[in-house]
Amino acid sequence: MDHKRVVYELTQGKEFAEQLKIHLNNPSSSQETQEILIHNILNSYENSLSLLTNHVLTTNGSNDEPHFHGKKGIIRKMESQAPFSESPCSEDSDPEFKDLDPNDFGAKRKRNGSIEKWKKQVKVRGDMEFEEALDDGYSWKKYGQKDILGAKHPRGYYRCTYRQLQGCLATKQVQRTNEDPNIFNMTYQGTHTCHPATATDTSPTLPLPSSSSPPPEIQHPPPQNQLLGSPKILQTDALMMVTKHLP
DNA sequence: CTAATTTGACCGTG
DNA sequence: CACGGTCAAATTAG
Repeated sequence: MDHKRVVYELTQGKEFAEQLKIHLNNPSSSQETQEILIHNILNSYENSLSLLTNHVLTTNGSNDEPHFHGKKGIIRKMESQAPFSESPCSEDSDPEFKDLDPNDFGAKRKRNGSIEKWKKQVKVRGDMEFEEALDDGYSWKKYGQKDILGAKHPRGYYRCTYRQLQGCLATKQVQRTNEDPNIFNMTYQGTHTCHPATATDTSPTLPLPSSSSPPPEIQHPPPQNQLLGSPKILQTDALMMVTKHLP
């Protein structure tokens, strides 16, 4: 339930705090890093509080976030929202995030079925590779890019590479923030049902636990960072500007 | 050569 | 009818 997520959030916050402690003792640590860590910690608190405050409402409970562990320099923020239920008590007081569309996305219109959707804010250190920071371990295929009204940077639309092969409906949007080009807002939708190994045979990884419920809750193993070294480059606008400038 | 982006058109909503 | 999301042909990358 939410319980797990609260624990997860708090654990992350603790890790960030520990990192911050280390950084504070380290003279070569940049101030920016420290601020990012503080931001991370605050986010953890905020998320935990929202989870605890909203425990009454709308369970869109199924969220399996891959377990990230102590990646430094990233802020992630996630919160789940049920598209259809609007809670009077708004959990997020996020200036960064605008409201999402209350309607469901590309997924087939499910009556009453809430499609899981959660957001995550990622802040990238200047010296960090974008792809590495933004990569969540899944392979995404870009299928569109749009200029958004108030946004300085275009929004990228990605879907799981294995959508066709395995009917994995996971989707994400990546949007660079106006203010800080190192902060990305990413919105995830749907759960990954794919298993990386299917494309290339060699799949020793666990067979799915006996028929898990198809519709709402799909718990599937986190993709232990299989292709972090992939040459795939996220073509966000900044990178594009660089590459495109060349003759 | 195959596969992945790119990019403008298309289309469903608010 | 404007926005934002998706499609698909064309193009580029590997």
